[in-house]
Amino acid sequence: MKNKIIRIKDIAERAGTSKGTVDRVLHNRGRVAEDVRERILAIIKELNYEPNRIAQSLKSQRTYHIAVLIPDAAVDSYWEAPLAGIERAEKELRQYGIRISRHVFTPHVVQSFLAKANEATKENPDGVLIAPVFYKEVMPFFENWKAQGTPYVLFNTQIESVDPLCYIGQDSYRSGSLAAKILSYGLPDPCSLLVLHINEDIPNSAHLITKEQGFRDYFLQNEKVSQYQVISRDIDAFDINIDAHLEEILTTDPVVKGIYVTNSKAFEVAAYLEKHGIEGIKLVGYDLLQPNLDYLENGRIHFLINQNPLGQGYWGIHQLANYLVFNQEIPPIKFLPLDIITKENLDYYLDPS
Amino acid sequence: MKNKIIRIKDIAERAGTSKGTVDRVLHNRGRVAEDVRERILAIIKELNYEPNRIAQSLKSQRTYHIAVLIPDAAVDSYWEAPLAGIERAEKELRQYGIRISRHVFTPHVVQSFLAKANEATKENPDGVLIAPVFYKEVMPFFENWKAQGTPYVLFNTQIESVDPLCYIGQDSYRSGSLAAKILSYGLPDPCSLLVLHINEDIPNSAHLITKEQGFRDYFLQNEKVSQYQVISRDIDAFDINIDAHLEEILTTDPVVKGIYVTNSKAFEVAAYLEKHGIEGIKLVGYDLLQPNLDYLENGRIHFLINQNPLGQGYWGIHQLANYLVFNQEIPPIKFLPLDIITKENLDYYLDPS
DNA sequence: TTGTATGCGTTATCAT
DNA sequence: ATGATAACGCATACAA
Repeated sequence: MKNKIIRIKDIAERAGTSKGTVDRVLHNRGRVAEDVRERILAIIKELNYEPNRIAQSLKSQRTYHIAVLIPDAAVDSYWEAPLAGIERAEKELRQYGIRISRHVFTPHVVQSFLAKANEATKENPDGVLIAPVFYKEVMPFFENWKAQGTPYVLFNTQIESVDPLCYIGQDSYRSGSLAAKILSYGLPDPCSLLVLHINEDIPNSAHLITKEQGFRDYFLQNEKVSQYQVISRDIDAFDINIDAHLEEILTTDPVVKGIYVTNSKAFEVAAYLEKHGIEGIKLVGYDLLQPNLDYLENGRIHFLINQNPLGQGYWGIHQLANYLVFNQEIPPIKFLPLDIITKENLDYYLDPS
Repeated sequence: MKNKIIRIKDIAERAGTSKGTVDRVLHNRGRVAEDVRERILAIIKELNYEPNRIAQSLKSQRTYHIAVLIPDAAVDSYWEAPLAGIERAEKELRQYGIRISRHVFTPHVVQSFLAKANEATKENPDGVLIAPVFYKEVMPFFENWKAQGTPYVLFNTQIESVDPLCYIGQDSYRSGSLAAKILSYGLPDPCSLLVLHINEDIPNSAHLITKEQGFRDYFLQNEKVSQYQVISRDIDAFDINIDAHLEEILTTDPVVKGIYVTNSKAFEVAAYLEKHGIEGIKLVGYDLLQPNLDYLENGRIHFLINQNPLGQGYWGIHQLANYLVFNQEIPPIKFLPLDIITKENLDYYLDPS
């Protein structure tokens, strides 16, 4: 077992010098004779030295403060999962000095977001993890943080042309293509497919458009499946009478056999179909919310695409920690898997560990 | 930020005693006055002390030796992925004192397995990770390790009634049900479905039978889909003339519209279908091997179920480390997700990180 | 320019 | 029965 771990001391001995000198070389702090420096560097490379992260983090007593900006899970339960992921990461990273403060704002209420974002900024955190659901309003904060050198990680919603440390979430375009694949696979005969945006916040829904694009392009790129006609509709999620809209859409185009709901509101459609006893429509949506799961169980919803919201929170914190604590390079985008969920494999995704 | 981390020193101060005494209480090594002991225990509980794992593992210089028994990836490339997972875990855990020795045997050659298993046993490892592809032959080794108190973790192949520290892999039964769901979803009209065991090792293929059971039961439990007739066939993977067998099967029962290959050999079927220009058959199989991926890309294979073989190796080592290094409780079964893979979401599963 | 001493939290040994 | 102290590997202040 020659697998001995190389320590700074080993390098020092080999170089005929002391730990201090080696350390200065390792951290480029100068005050080292050039020939000694080169000798030490050669040995480091030869022995394939890797610093002992355990000892490093034991030594550095510094704590890092991460501010999290996230919508209230009590209002929209979707956000429970990212919060759980954040909590899990927090537990794992506490001993590495990671401290987290949560700033929970009310979804769809700009004032609430602004207040919380200001609050977070005032804390002068070492890093920010944010679900940037308010596209316009968040921009000045990005600039502010950038000017201060505070790294920020986006999750859930991708915003182009800002310059985050990292985006964590799904590839919306691919996501749409995947939905197209699933629906068309289950519908061998010519028919219409409906893309349904049940929207909460029209101006901040660029990613829904991207999904639709991916959906439509799937059929352009697969000439064999051009037997489908794709139509799309917007419904305001706060509209009292969703049913009426659905009825209008489904009766005016009676050959709709597949529906793709671009966010987590597939259960609304499922409820409508069930209430009216409409059979023979394939339904694909997003996210493992309880109402969606109920309809997945009874077969009204055929597939759900999982955005791994827990993973988004978990990896968001971890990426910040990797950057702050371990000085690692962070890739600017971390796309999480597009998991295809059915009744049969659901269990494995409910409590990922 | 009252989130201070509690140290042994803090407890000692609070109890008006020294670190040594607290340590003796924490580790139940006696030589502590009973009243002091209780006072300290109360404080530990009150302050919610949690040991600093970083300091612990820095201190403990002990190394743990894990022996891995795995088939040769040069013979069957399926095993590349578990090996990659093992390697990744090894890198992460080296600093915690985990050392791994690999014992690679030739698949389907019992002698090779026996030799390597003996070799591994002789090393007196602190733990064993094994892919128990030889059902009968491995049994005496389990008994041996059990008698010695050496924990062993099984992956890939589940064996009932042995007593491993943990099994890591898929739930074969569920896996079969999932395949049934996917095939029937894509085949709305009545037809026959073929379960194909392209087998390398008939006596050691209990899990393939379990898959078939899950597949068949799916249709029993979903009365709506009783329009399908399920047939099953075995083919010897070493048979020179697989094509002839397939031709015979597919011509004698011409209404087969879906094929479920219960292991990673779906590409064999895809090749046959392509060569003979047979269209209109849905094909589902396992594992992201390159030949499978090629046919997934060109549409001959419709879906692959991923057993996350990399994760199996990765988690296998991690579970052993959790047990050996961190004294954690290990759940006896860790089922990995049954990932549904298409061309559209393939990328995310190729290099999981 | 270089080497030495100290401390991070935990653990184990050794005096007291 | 208890407390002081050294060591793990690394970082750094300070002495030489």
